[in-house]
Amino acid sequence: MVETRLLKQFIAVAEELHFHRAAARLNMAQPPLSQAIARLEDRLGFQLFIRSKREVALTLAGSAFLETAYTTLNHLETGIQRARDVAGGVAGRLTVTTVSLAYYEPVLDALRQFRKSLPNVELVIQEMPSSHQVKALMTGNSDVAFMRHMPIPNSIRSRKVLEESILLALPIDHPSVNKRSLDLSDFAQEDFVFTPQALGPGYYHQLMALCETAGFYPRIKQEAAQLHTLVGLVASGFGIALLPECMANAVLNHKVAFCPLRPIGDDSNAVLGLYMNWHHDNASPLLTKFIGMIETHSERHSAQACQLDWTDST
Amino acid sequence: MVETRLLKQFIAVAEELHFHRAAARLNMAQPPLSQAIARLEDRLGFQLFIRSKREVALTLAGSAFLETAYTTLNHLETGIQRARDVAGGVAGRLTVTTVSLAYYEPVLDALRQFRKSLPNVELVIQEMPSSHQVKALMTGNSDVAFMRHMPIPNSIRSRKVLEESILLALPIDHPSVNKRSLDLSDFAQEDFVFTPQALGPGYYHQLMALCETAGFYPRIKQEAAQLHTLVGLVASGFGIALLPECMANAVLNHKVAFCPLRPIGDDSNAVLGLYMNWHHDNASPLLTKFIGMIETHSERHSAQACQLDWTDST
DNA sequence: TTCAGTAATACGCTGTGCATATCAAACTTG
DNA sequence: CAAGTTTGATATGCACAGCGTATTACTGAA
Repeated sequence: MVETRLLKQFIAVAEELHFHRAAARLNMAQPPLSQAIARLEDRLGFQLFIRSKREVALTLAGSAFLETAYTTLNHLETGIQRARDVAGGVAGRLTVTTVSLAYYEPVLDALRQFRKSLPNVELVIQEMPSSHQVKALMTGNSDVAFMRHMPIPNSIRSRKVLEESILLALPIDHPSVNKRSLDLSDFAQEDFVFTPQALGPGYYHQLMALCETAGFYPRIKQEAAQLHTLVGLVASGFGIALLPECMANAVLNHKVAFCPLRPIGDDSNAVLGLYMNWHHDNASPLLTKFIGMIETHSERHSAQACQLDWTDST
Repeated sequence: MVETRLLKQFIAVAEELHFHRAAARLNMAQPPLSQAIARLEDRLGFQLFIRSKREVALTLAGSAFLETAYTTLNHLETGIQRARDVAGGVAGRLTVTTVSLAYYEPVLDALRQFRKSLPNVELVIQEMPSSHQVKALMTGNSDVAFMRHMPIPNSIRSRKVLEESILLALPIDHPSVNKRSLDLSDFAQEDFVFTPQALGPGYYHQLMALCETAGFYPRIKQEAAQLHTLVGLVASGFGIALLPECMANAVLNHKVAFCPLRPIGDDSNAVLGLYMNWHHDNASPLLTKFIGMIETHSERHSAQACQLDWTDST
């Protein structure tokens, strides 16, 4: 077995072509160095040096092996450093999954900052439905998952990243558009457009619960998976929709009005949360850092958001 | 210092994820293996495994380092094998230099065979004047040199590869063309074309000595460095020339006749030798093999050549 | 609760690999 | 040309790295 110690000793002798100087460089005496080289030659099965009594020269094979010695030690050293980086959380890979409409500022800010401050980290972002995300967290295919509902498995940790009001999206020519505030119960007889129940069950059920609180079960005229599509459907007069705040900013559609609803009793269902989730056993230091960054951005942003809400409501 | 032993032990544990089995695979007991891994982790500065009391798992950094361990050992092993090949003379590089017109069959045959039987050897062939070749041999820039004269430095070993007669090249309409054999002395008054003295001094002086033996000093009408050019000059009527046998085969020029000369006294100058030269201190096993091949081919060919000479002269 | 299976700890011993001392050869120098 | 210097190799003793055996400590299953 050729130990790295032998490689280093060989390199020293090959560079100095002088056992005494090489030994000095290695902080050892000359005789054991001679023995070490002899040992190495024995293990390799060929001569590395041609020793006249007076001077030392590399053989052809020795010269070839010198290259190998350099590259091997180099490669090892690089690999150690890289692994150390992974351990320290400044290298590696972090997989973030998200539902399609979770690209909010605090999330985007955190992603940007993460990429910038840890350039050696491969940041993988994948969109998928909530149910797939939960599986991905369990199997380790995902490190962080952004979705709307609290996941069930208790090996999963969650944190609310932000919350936003649910607004009623009306066609711009709807008679209620100019009212100061609306009661959802007044719209019991309207046609609704909704997301399908299959995708994002958390989102769907919450909106259903909201209607239930208002005392009716919505008549669903049309379903569409993408929230953008729902806005388009409202604009086209298919019906009205309940949508999160972000859609009012994201889509500058002059044919749709986004109106706040008057709270009804316990209004816990009138706000829609975005949750960051991760697996409890995931020990990746990158995950820790990412969570930290998200929390910072989330707090800063929610402070802003509150302020905006307040000015809006006055 | 991370020894290769530690890498191998780490790989065993990482593959088995089980200290007992890994230890068995390494033909050692479990406790020292545990110690070895602990030692490795200590030297690296980060955890490689997460040990619950019941099972072992790789950390992210451990997983990254496993790659490094594989590639490092692989690289080292490959390098050792390669250096071993160089030592055994089945890999490496052999530089052959030659004067421009030394492409005779035994040389070409040997080069072909060498390339075929040792495909991992880089065979470099360079043309240069004799004097440069001698320098190249001394500096190690050349392993084998083919040239016409015996080189002077006594650290250089030589071997005659082949010898060929010197023929008299006459224009096809020259009155002497049809004679059975010619005396060089009869051509004392003719114009000659020659190679310059500067290139190939051995060649030049030998031809001069040949004329001297014949009792005259040739009147040189024109010089040309390339033997091919000399043939052309003879064809154009510039004069006559003394040329080695090979030119009669190489150039199918119907305007020039190549006539054998009758030997005069000591005819040692009437044959032109091609010599293979190498440095005495050059220990390359490739050189040894090459010399062996050349000698084999040279002997076989010179036997053939003798036979041809004999049939020609009858 | 007991038992089987796992990794860690304790401790003694062996052999690798080091240092010191010395040798042998070859080049240098007065 | 002889003594000194510089070079790598050899001889010998010793320390400690790293192994084995015995044991412990913990976990999960019967």
